[in-house]
Amino acid sequence: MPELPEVETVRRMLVPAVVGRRILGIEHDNPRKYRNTDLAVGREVRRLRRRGKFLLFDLGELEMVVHLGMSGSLRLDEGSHTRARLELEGATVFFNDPRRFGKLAVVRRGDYASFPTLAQMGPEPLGRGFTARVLWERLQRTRRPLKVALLSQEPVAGLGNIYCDESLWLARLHPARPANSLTEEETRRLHRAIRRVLRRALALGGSTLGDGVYVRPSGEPGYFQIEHSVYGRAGEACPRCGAVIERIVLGGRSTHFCPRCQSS
DNA sequence: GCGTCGTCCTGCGCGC
DNA sequence: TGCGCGCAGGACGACG
Repeated sequence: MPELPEVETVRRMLVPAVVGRRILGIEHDNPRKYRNTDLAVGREVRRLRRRGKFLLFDLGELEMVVHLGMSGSLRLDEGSHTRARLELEGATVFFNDPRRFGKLAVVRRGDYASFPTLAQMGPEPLGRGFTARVLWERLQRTRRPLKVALLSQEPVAGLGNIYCDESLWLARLHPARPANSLTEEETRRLHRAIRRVLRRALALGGSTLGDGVYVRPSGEPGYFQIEHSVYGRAGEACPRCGAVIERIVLGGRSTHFCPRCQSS
């Protein structure tokens, strides 16, 4: 599913195709999921930014917010589940989304009332604003399980199920620990782990799972899944200590961890 | 205000 | 072989 590394990979590959070009039209099949798209027509894409897992097309006074959901991708070739089609000067971008969890809306710039997660979002994990101290302060605000807190996007932006599990494994932290119970030393480990996992995933173009749902705009898969240590590996040996990786459910999400080296 | 749970939606894998 | 069921997932709204 698209998390920060996948969305950033998509953004980088789309920039040459969309920035500086005028939107000629947007066709789609669902006004409830793809809102106010008519407002974008005739406007030039000035920049293409990313915030967490959201893509933000800067249209001047307006902004087009795109979330890829769990199966969405923006592609330069037509996939088998095209839900929306962006016609630009000299380029067409296809919003491919088999499971229809993706969203697209044109809003007034910075007005994220219809995207509360975006409005409350924590700092960018690879940016300067993300320090161990900031992470610790944000984790102190809740006693929810670490995994659930991280998925909320409030402590830090961009983590989804895969990179949460991988980061917690690298930091040797149990995913069910209350978020506000972390010591500053443990938070420093988590901070380092999140940055390391995301940097590595970004370098490999993200993760393409067996379902093949996520691919880059070029159609090429990502390769970070080869390096997953715990995600999707329940029943296999922990690559660090050899104990059997377990799967539990937290916040309704499958969660993979090593019961030996993530025991606290 | 905080936390939990149901909903959206579809493809896939499994069991019969 | 083919059918039907259950599961997976991020964000968000409803509810306690």
